[in-house]
Amino acid sequence: MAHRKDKTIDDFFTRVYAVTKLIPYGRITSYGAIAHYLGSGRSARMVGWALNACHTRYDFIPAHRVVNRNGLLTGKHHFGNSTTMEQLLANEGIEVENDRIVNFREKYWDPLTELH
DNA sequence: ATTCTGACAGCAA
DNA sequence: TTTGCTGCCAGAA
Repeated sequence: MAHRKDKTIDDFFTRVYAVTKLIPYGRITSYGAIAHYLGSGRSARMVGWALNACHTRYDFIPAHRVVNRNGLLTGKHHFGNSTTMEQLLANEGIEVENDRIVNFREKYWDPLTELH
């Protein structure tokens, strides 16, 4: 927030964080789903970019609940230890096997359908 | 101003 | 089924 150069970017980042914080405990969603919900369906990579900077925020952002569309933990290297993301998910009862969410379909939470 | 690079996704082969 | 290429759009250099 402090010194963001471009306001539009700040808005986009803020929206990504807002949606991410709405992901229920024990559920996960995908980068694309968030981008789609924000009306920018082809900007999934921007969602990842936003989450990459989420650690600069003071509030808690459950970025570990966001994986790619196949349920793969593609962002695990952006958490302190490369096993941290899996740990955080395990704490919520989400099983991970070979970097992939087990029972991805059942745990999946789509902001488009879950929210209005 | 220009080029490179992503925590992605969709589609062609 | 898997791999590879392309579109995406900002930040960083």
